[in-house]
Amino acid sequence: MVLPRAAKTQRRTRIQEEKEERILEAALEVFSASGFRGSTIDQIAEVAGMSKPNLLYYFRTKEAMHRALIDRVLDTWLDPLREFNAEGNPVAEIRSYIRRKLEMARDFPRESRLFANEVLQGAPHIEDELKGPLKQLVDEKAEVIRAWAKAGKIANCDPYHLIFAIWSTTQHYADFDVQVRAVLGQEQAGDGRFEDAARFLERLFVDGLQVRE
Amino acid sequence: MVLPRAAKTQRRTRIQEEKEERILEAALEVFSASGFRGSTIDQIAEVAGMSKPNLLYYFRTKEAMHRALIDRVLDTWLDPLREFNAEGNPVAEIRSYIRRKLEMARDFPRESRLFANEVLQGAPHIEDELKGPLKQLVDEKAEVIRAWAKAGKIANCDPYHLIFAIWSTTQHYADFDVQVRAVLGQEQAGDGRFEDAARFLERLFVDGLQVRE
DNA sequence: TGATAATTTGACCGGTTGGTAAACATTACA
DNA sequence: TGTAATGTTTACCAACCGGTCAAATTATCA
Repeated sequence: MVLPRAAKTQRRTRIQEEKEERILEAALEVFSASGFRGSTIDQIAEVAGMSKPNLLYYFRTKEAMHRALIDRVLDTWLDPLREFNAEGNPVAEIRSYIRRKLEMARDFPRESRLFANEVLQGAPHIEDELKGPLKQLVDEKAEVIRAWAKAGKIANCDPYHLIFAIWSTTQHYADFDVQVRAVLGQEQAGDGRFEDAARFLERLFVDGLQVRE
Repeated sequence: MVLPRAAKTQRRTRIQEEKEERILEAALEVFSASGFRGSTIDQIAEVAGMSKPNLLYYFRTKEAMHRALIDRVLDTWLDPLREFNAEGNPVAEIRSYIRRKLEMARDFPRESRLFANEVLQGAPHIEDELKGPLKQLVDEKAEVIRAWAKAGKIANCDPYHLIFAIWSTTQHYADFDVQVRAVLGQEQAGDGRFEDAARFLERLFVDGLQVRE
């Protein structure tokens, strides 16, 4: 009997585990580079080193693959913001949030581009995640920042736009990597631009959020 | 006799002018929303209100349409940076650059997304523009900023990363509009988020670039 | 007005794409 | 070891997509 995807919800064999892993890795590679519509199942199958029907045995549709990938990646992606700690020193917290986000842009650019592609095209597949878990988390952290500002620990500023500013400046180095490289010139070897960016951004935000009269 | 695209290089009729205008407007709408690969000629034709073969009468290929669109939009898109004035007051120049970029994000989000889509997917069609005219313009303005820093008029900072930071924070409001709306909650009517962003960003950059010991 | 050039359209083509059907191969397990 | 469930492949399909072609329509202007 053929009972393919139903079984997965009950028990996952070793093969299922391995193959789904390989597929999602390949899907990340392809979707992040070309967006959902721009990617083809054949491309993903080739990267994963398996045939298209075999791929479709594990994920019934292209959409199912995409959704599984999003679900798996979103949590990790929001980890840095979750670590944001209300009890810590505000300046230190913001500084280390920037550093973590930059590290993720350097080490996981595909994950960043996956979401960038999605959001840029109107977030047709992750609208619920944005309005639900994401908004909730941001609301929570914005309240922390607002409290800091009220207590006079940092400059009085709009916490939402502060978060947007940190997101955009850091993710820029993943999402717009080609542009960054083109402008800086490719003679720069390695990841030097990330260290320069860290220096610049930490200073910008720390000095920019200092309390002053 | 059929002498379609050759004639255009010599003399453009009123009809040609109008139709090409309509096509490029539709192409901007579609390409900016779905990226190059994700867009179809049929979609553009429908938005433009004309048949696909008619569209292909004016632009031989999808690529030709995309290129014509990029060429037309890129210049305008870089105008704010060009206005950056070496003789002006540094703080005022940076402030007004931010304001102009935010106004463009608000008034021309499609243009912003057109480039974002392109760069995000590796800039396959605009690599030359990035490494040529764009890099040249940025190099020039970076020199201006560096001179300001050397003269002690603003804090000593990496001018390239300053420009990246202004780009990313402002364009964020066009490229990631869906996310911004989702996080802020849609109860906000109109363009209030742009004014809030302007207030926040002007303060962040002005205070963050202040000379201090 | 009439002829000539410019424009528009419907029908069509070959290649691609998401997805299916069924035969075949392999694994797990009694 | 045998057999039933799981996994894989080949061949295929219908819809879509970029683009062509020739015929029909409309604009231009002597």
